[in-house]
Amino acid sequence: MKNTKRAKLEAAGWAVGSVKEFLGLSDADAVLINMKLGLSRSLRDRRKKCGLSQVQLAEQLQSSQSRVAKMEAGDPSVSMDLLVSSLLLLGATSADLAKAIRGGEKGKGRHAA
Amino acid sequence: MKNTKRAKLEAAGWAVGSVKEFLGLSDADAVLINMKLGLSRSLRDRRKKCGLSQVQLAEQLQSSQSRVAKMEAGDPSVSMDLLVSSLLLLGATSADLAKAIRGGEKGKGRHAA
DNA sequence: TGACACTATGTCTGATATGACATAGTATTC
DNA sequence: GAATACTATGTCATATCAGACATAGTGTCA
Repeated sequence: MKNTKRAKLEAAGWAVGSVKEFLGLSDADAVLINMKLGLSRSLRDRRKKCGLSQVQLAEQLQSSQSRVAKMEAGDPSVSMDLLVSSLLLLGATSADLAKAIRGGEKGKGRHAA
Repeated sequence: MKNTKRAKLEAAGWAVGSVKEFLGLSDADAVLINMKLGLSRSLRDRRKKCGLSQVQLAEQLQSSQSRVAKMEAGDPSVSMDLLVSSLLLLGATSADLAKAIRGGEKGKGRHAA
C-alpha cells in the first residue's frame, strides 16, 4: 500500500469512499483504506460507548494518547493490525470486525447506503 | 501483538483455534491470530483457484515468492495489511474478507463468559 | 479571563515488517 | 538418477510502524 496516496486524499479533505480513483489510487488501495476507515470509526464508537477518553484507552492498550488519536483519525501510520487488536481489546468480536470492515466499504457498484 | 507467542504455538504444531490460552496467550491475541489464519487460508485458496504459482502471485504483488509462502503459512512476520491487500489484488471483495475473518474464528463469540 | 480535560499533530528513536536473496525440501517427469 | 517446477525456511538491509513526548487546538466551566 502506498500511504502517500492516502495522505494526499486526506490533505484534500476527501472522505475516501467517495473518490475511488480520483488520484492514481488503485481499486485495491481504495478498498483497503475504506476498510481501515471503517475500523477507525468503529474504534471511536466503541471507546465512546465505553465512556473512555483517549488517554484512558491508551492505558488499556499500553499505548499513548497520540497513537489512539491517530488510529481514530485514520492516520496512514497506523496498521490494520493495530486497529484490529485495539478493537479486540475493547471487547469486539470477529463478527463485529467483519461488520466494521464491510461498513467501511462504500458500495462498489452504487453508493447506496 | 506478541508474535513470539504465535511462534511458540506454531512450533508446538498447534492449530491455533484449538488452544485458546494453552499459553499465556490472551483472548484478543488468539482471536487476532485466528483472523490472520483465516486470511492465509483464503489467500491460498484464491491463488489456487486462479491457477497461479507463488512466484506468479509474487510478481502480481510486486513481492517475492518467499513472502507469499510466509503469508500462506501464517508466518508471524506477515501483517494483516499485507494479507488483506494481497487478497484484494486477487479480486476479493470486502465481503469476502469479512467472511474469511469470521471463518478464521473457531469458537463462539469471545465476549460473554 | 484562566484553568482544566480532551483531542490533534509533529517528530524522535527503537521495534517490526518488507522484499530480496540463498538454499533446502517436495513432487513430477523423463 | 537428473532435470524441472513449485513451495518452505532462514537471513539481511531497508522501509515502515510503534510508543513516547512535546505542543497546539478545542470546548467547558468558574
